[in-house]
Amino acid sequence: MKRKRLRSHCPINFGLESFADKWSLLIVRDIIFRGKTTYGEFLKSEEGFATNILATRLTHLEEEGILEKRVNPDDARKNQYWLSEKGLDLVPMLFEMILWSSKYDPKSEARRITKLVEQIRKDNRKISHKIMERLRKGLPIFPEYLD
Amino acid sequence: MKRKRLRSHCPINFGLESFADKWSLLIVRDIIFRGKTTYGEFLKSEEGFATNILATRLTHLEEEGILEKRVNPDDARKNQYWLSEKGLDLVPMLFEMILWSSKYDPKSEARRITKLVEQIRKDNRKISHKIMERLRKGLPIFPEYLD
DNA sequence: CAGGATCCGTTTCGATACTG
DNA sequence: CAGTATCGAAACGGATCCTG
Repeated sequence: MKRKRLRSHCPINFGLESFADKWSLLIVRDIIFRGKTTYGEFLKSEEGFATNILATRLTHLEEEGILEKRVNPDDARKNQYWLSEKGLDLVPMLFEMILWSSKYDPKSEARRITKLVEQIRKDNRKISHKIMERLRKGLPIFPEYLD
Repeated sequence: MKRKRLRSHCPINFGLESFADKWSLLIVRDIIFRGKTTYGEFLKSEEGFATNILATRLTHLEEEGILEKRVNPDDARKNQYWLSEKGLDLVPMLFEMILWSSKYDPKSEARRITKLVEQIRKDNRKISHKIMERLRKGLPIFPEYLD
């Protein structure tokens, strides 16, 4: 199959080639914050993925080693996408984004998760590792942080 | 004049609307790491801005309040673009990106600035604030970190 | 000459319809 | 359910033009 490069690819050298595309980042966000794992769940995202966009981005993220595709043991039709270690390691960066966003964007969803934002402000690494540990086990983010 | 919205605009709610576009991020990177301030300097970037792309992104970043345009006191023709406080506050996030990139991207430029990466790993907030303080004064990033 | 605006041919994206 | 195919719309690169 032909490998197509996303236009957002650029030599910024900060890893942006892998995830700076807005749709790719939305997928990672949906996994971390919404506990989504399957094509169908991503598709129901409030932002409205087009099917081809979702498909290309899932493939892209898998090729980049950020996602791992696994067969659902209960239903072989439903592939599951999990964050690899490389993908989990994006958490501290995403959290830093949330912090910035909570400070400067009045409309940001980050304004509504003040408990998590407070933890990030105090010690990003600490809370990141706690959350990464939960995601590794397939557990969702602490619900009490999303109030 | 008609305000055109960048395609990369998206409701990801993490502040991504403002800077996730690759060109916008390149400008911020050039200011922080290369000490660039003028249209002409950005244009000479290794990644090769087209003039129209650079112009739209500078306008965009100024409208977002991330850049401030000032007239060069020495040469009124050369506008200077500086990071606002909002823009400076992107530093911790960029540094988190660099950290990820140095870990996972063998070709990353981050692999060549090991001293800075080491500082970021130890304490992102601390080194970020030191660098932000220097940028505020118009000083470049510590040269010894870019060896 | 610096800083942009405009135009245009080409590439890539993405909404929708469709398929295994 | 999980994707492809199609095709118009949008962004891009590059040349050129404009303005102080």
